[in-house]
Amino acid sequence: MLDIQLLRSDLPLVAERLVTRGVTLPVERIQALESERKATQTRTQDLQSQRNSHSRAIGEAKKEGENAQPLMEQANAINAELEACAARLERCQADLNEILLGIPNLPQAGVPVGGSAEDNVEVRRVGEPRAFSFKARDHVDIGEGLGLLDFAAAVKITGSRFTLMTGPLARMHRALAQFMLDLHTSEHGYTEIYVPYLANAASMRGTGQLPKFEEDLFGVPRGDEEKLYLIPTAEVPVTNLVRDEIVAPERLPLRFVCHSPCFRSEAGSYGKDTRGMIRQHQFDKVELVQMVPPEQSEAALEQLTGHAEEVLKRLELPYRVMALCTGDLGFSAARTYDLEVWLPGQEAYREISSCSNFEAFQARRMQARFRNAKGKPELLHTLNGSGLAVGRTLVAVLENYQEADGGVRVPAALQPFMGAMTRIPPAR
RNA sequence: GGAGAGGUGGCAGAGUGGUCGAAUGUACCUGACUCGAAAUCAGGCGAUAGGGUAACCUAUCCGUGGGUUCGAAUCCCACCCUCUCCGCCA
Repeated sequence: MLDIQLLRSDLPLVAERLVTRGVTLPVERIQALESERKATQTRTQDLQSQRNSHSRAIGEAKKEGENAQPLMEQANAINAELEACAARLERCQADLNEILLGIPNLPQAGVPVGGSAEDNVEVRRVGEPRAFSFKARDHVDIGEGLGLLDFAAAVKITGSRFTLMTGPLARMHRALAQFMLDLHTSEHGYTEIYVPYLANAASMRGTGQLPKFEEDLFGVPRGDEEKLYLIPTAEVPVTNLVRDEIVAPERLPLRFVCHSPCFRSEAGSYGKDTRGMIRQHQFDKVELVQMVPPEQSEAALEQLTGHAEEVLKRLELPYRVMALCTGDLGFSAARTYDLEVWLPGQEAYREISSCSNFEAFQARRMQARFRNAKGKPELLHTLNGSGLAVGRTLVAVLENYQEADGGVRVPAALQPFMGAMTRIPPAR
């Protein structure tokens, strides 16, 4: 959510900055609502003030034993107008609020301007794609060839877009998550956190999944009780930790790392990435979340992106860093870097992490604050990034470490987490 | 699932339908005392929104939402949450 004050004070500027995101603000409607709001609010408060002073006078008159009847009649007249006025104000503010909730974050200065993913800018490229002496297969062929990856079984148990792994492959999946958690907690200063995998609507609103993106979520009805949602990312429970809180300044910056499953309905992605485990309804992710004072958030994004990159470096996977352009930014983000890992099976770089600075956009709708140097509550800045998506990392390892005979080498960094295993041998 | 207790400022904790944004304590800030600190004393100290160049003024907020009333932290209704005990349970 943007700062309503900014909309009031400089609406044309806001509209101009949103054009780069391909968003057109209903400027005239906002201005009309805003001037009505102003007039109605002033009038309402004036009437409330009159009512209050009449009520006080009635109290005193009664205490003195005087006749309060005329005063009470006046109060009734005030209340009649007040009721109508207050209702108009409420409608007006609800309309404004609805518009406000639908407005995405403003891109930071320096974010490349562009309309789609085509216009994203490569910031750096790390590692050389390996030259294969044989035709590189994709992870589906490799995993099924090993007899350890079984999409058919997942379809039988649940349906499409789910995965089933067994044996060393399941272990490698677990090892990847352990490796990432250990790296971020012991070397990057994050606190490991375990959270609920179901969240309520208030939390989903806090991080911006609701009200606009309900169709992307899995809902869990509970009879008469409020519906819950399966988390689409650990960002939701972790960031909502500070919802409606005023954090003591000495606790900042807050840095959390959380391994969790993620559930996405992938509405609107029919036909995309239907093969393999690139786009699933359920996948594991190790998420990095930071809450920092505003002046630190830009540096924190660079740092957090580096933390995610470190995973790829240690696994010796070639990747590149993309700065998302204005048209490709997520709804809540002010700046985003995507990490794209090289997948020999697709001969393409594919997204494996997305690191964003949300500035105060999430914090404002969550009322997540800290006490600043003056002792006043001030909105935090929130950031998060995948460090990394576990399933996609497994895909990258399989494809980059495959061997001619169908076996897969285990990256050196991962071996301590796999009982010193150096290789998953081909099926016999 | 059954029974009971309770939700008030950063925390603890009073509160009679009107003078209650709310006693008191504590934390915090400022000042005095001190070489300095502690202790003590004095003063200050909620949030949000609106109006105003500003000093300042106004409104709203006592779990949430309704209701009664000229007026609600206080009365009524519904809901949510927390805690205690019992039952069940990995």
